[in-house]
Amino acid sequence: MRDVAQAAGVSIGTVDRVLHNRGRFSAQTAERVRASAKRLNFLPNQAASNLKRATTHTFVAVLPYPDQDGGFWCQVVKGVNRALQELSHHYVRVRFAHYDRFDPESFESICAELVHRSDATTDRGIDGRSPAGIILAPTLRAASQRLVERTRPVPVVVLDGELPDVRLLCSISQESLEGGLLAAKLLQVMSPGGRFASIVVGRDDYHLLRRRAGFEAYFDACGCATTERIAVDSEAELATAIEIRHTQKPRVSGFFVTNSAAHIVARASQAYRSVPIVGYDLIAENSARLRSGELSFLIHQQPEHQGYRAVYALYRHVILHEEITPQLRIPVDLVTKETLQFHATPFDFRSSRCSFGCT
Amino acid sequence: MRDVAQAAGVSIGTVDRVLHNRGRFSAQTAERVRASAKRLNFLPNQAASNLKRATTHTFVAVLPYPDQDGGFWCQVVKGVNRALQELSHHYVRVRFAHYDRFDPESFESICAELVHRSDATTDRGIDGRSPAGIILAPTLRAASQRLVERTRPVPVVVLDGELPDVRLLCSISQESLEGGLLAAKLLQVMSPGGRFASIVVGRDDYHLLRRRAGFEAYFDACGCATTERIAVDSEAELATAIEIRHTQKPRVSGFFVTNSAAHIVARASQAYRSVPIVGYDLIAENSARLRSGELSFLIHQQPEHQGYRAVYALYRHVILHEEITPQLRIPVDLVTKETLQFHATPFDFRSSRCSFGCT
DNA sequence: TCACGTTGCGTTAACGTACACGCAACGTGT
DNA sequence: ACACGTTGCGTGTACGTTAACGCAACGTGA
Repeated sequence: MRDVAQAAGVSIGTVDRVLHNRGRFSAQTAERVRASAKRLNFLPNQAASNLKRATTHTFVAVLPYPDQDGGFWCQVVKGVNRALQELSHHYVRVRFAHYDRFDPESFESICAELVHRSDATTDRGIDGRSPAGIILAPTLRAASQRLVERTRPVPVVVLDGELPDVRLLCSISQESLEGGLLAAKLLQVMSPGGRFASIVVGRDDYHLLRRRAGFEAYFDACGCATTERIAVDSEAELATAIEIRHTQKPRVSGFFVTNSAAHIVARASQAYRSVPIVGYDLIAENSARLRSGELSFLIHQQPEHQGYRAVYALYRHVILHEEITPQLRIPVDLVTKETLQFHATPFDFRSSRCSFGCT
Repeated sequence: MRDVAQAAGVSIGTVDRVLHNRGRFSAQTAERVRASAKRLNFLPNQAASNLKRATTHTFVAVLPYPDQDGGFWCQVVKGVNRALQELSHHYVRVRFAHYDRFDPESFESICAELVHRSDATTDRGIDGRSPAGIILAPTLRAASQRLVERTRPVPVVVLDGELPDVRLLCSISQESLEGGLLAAKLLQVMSPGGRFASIVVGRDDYHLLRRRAGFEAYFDACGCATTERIAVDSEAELATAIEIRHTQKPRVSGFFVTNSAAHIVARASQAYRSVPIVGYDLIAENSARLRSGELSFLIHQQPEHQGYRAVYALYRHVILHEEITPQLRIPVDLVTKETLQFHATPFDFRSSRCSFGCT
């Protein structure tokens, strides 16, 4: 900074004000300072910055209750906490704000608070003020979009889902099309030329609909099997829908479950002919059905890794001012009965419900 | 540190000397200092440490030539460089030391230099001295073990392979058994009750033998198919071995290629009956054969990610003094013709051969 | 006994940035 | 013309460590 100041013919205090946009400088000097900073290839020393600043930034993680979706969100929380532990020296904190996935109201009340705080002050990331960043699971698509727009310019990382049409710092998820395509191929290989049903729970989950799209795209391209759709509003309605498919004609020879409800499909199928089922997420119930052979393949979304990376994306943007790649693709991790042993046992949320500082 | 000094009744200079073991203090004071440090739960401020120290640590990456194994190592290098870019503020450098995978001599000469440097001085990680850490691809198992033992206590991260019987900072790889099990299941599903051949190139690559072990374990457990082994010393001998399998009886109904040579197996099979092939690594030749349908599934080891994580493991140990999990399991990323589009095109080493500062 | 090395400790100047403070120069309203 | 706010900039201190330096006190050999 001293060199930059000298080159621009000003003091280091001025350089600091210009580079941090803290006012009290003229347009010309700003120009000169920025020019010499660029020319000298100036990179602020993060160690010194951190040392001097030493204010803790608080991020907010807006997620469904950890025990929803069979404990899926617990795994996300676990990854978030692992990242926090690693970053314990780096002045980062996360406040968890959990909502009920099936109660839009609960989501809205979190939003209201966040938006209110963002309005109240420009002092971001300090406790009690506007958060320095948001980690968001966009299960409620429209409301999530509104949240992002209204808390601007707070950086948002979206997790396990997509939120097109809105400006995000980063979105972390598997390619939904990829999962659908892979599931289709696996079912086709297991029951060549069969009739396959894809199951979507809920009406407007972009992620799940895209998985179905990938699934159907596979068969559209190869023309080697027929598909049908099962759409229900909640997992409660699923059992009936499945039983109908087992008894009606033409019979279904395999299921693709686009969310973590595969275990329900397996249970509903128990009484009937055994058919291959491909589903999502390594939650406890699914693992059990996989082990027993009732499920053929599970696509693991690595939720822990997603939570971990989400914290790091915010950290690197907010504290290190690094450039963030706006898309982080999580690879498809395919799990079978045999390879289950190599995956950490999914966190059992019932045995230690929310022991990790959920608020 | 000031608090610790006060509590122990000494100056902060003494605290520093005790905690860094830099001599010039008595046993009693050391005891007192350590006691109060622990009691006050003292954690050194990394920002301040880094700021003051500001010496660049150099790691050495001992890898095969980037263009070997179809450019596989190029992808590792790419990940290493991505990590370095992210860590550009953090006083980290990597020197690449490439060897010829099929010439033990070339590996030994690198070892000799590293061992010599480790002997010469205790001044680790400064240029021209002993490296602060080693990233190692253990393709030559015995020699790699010797290297680790003789450079002790330099921390070593092993990449894309395993090195049991030796103390490492961290080993980063896929579970080799997992890949074998998954490949077996896929082949079994595609050609139920068939006869499958597993292919191992080279004689003592632990990783490849374990993959075969997983493969055979699957069929041992289910008893639903027979297997046979193909073992050759080099990829050059592979074509002949494959052709024999296609012409002899009993015929083989699928191949599991435990390394990146699947494309060679595909080419050698072209003239004969088409059978499913499951292989490893998303190198250019394999991608092409996958796209054309000659390969059924590829297990992607995410080499770029492995390189990336290796650098971070060393960084976090050496510079941040963090605890490192000794095993980093890379999830199995299964790729098909249809999902190839979602994987970054593998780096084509021929178009920009070693433009990344290999030495 | 004196010169000189060693041991045990305190003191202090950086490291590079952030930010409060101070001080002119220049409006602006009365 | 005077008080007072604003703009534009320089100065200086502090953040928590590191490591060089200094200085006694205590050996040790000639």
